[in-house]
Amino acid sequence: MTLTRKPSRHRTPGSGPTMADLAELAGVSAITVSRALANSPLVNAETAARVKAIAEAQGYAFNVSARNLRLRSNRTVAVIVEMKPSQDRRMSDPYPLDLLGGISQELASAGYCVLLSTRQGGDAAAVRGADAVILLGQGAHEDAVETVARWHLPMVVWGAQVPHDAHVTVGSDNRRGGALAAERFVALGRHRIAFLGDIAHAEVAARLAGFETVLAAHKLKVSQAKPAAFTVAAGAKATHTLLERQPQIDALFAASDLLAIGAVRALTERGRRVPDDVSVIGYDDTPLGATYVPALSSVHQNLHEGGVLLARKALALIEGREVESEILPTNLVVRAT
Amino acid sequence: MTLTRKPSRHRTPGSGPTMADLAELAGVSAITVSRALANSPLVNAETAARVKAIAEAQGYAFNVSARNLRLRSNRTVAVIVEMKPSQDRRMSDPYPLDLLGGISQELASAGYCVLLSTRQGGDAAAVRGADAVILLGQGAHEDAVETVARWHLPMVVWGAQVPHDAHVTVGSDNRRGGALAAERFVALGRHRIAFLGDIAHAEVAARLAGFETVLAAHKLKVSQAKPAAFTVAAGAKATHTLLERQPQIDALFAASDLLAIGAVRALTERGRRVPDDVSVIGYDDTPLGATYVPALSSVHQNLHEGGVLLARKALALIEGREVESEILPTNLVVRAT
DNA sequence: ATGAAAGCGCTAACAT
DNA sequence: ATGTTAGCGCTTTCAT
Repeated sequence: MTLTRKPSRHRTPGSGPTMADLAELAGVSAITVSRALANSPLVNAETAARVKAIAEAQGYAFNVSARNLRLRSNRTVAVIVEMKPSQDRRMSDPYPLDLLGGISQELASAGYCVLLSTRQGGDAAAVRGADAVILLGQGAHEDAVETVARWHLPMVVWGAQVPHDAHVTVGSDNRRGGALAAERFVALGRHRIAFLGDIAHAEVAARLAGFETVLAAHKLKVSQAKPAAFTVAAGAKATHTLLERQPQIDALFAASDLLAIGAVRALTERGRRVPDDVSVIGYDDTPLGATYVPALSSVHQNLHEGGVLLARKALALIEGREVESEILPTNLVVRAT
Repeated sequence: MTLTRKPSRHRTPGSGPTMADLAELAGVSAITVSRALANSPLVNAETAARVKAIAEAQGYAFNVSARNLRLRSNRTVAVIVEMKPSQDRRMSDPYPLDLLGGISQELASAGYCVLLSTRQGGDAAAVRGADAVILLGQGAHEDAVETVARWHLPMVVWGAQVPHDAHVTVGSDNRRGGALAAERFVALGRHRIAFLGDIAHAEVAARLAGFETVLAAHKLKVSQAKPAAFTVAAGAKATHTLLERQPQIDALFAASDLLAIGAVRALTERGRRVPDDVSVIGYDDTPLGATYVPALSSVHQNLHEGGVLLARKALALIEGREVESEILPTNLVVRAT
């Protein structure tokens, strides 16, 4: 069944009535209409009501561009996500949507809009015209950060804090997340320990750093495996490679739940039982990991809250306030693995 | 570690140089600058190069609002997602981000921006000022559609086609998806068959319709269970309730992978083996389902492509072209269940 | 409580 | 190939 639709009369911006039109209908001036619709106390309640009724009846649509031009502000924040379409990964997976939810909620309640853009199509004029940029993911070697920083817009980045960075960062406590995983392995008495992740990503590097620091305090070393991507398949492949070198590992910490699931699969294929022979901890605490069998232990980060925070900091920057980078707490959710 | 950041000089819209400024510096008129930056063939190549160099040197930022006001077009499409933060579901889960990826890619390459909004904060002025609206999910009983339709903007909806609808819809072939699941159960010789899903959602209703039609042709009836939400927990609970009434079912089709996973869990808890005793098919073909153990059989829909299509239709509506609703093919991915 | 004037930065239309 | 004029729709002065 396929319905054909005639191009019907929709409102093209500029086609509908303007404040001047409403003013004429109401027998007032345009500025009074402006004030009435903005709920200004300067205008008579009765007049305001009449104007609003007329606006409603005429299907009046406010022209945002005109206001923005006049006010020299776009009340828009650009959010840039890394979103390469790929088979079983969409960015670092659950990330963007939860973060976006928080961002969107917070900005909307402040009367701002969210302009969504990918890193590829990022330098569109509209994005450059935003009042601020929120960058989700700093990219390998912070390349994304560098690009966006050149736009000289207020910028807030979701990710790890980099020592000599010059921008505001919000992220979860990746070092602590790594440390929590390490503490768990130590408590379990594991001592042939591996890490699965690509440390070109600052967040992953921080997770490893926290992980290694705790283990080093217990005189434990870490074998590393570097997956080619953030996917189940890449995780499995890297784990197989690792197991050829180090068949006897008894604990593995992965930089994401997807990687962890790949690792569990590889371990199982090699006849190693999880968690009996090898303990596995993932990262992100995704529904995917939580419902996996065996249910994946994972480091949890509150992404919705992170989004809210990103938005607040972006707004603060816009208003010229001082803003600090901030680290959100992480906690370990222990499940079956 | 927390770094403090001074409010440094960012570009406030309106703070930087305008075309008039560049014009003066280049010794030409503003319109020439406008043409040069727009790569108009009307302007001398050398002049254009000079203007561009000056623009670059001055850190010129284009004022989108001014152009939009002048051109009476915002080159913006609003995307409205249903995004209630919730524990283990973010909308119908993998949906939005894959769709958004396709939408964003297609609109960006046409020079349009994506204005992201949730249903809650949806009636912000900026959204009403968009050139078109893409609505992801029609909502229970099409309530979301009704609300947005009142804005009289060109609108494209992701979801199921509703008989007497008056809008353009893009969606996957839910009837066919249901039929595929039914055919599989018939081929397996199953005959105590159940459906798990809330048919208040048009898409779910279509899945059930296709499912029942095929089964009816084989003189098979369907037991229905209605989960309270699109979550694993709700799926498990509804399945338990169902099993109390109908302990002997040997096949179950769920309206989403999350629900299917909940069903598998409930079945297992009651000592019924999947797929030996009960065959289960989910919907969406999420990574979650694919990596679940047992790997979930599921109906696949190509969401990225769906996003691209949504965007194309929105653009077509903006240009006043005739647009048809369209249904994307679905296919059944048979895995372990 | 209401209005008049002015201008935000850009580009289409019409010169030259 | 370049310039002049005008105006998009709104809101901030500064009157009244």
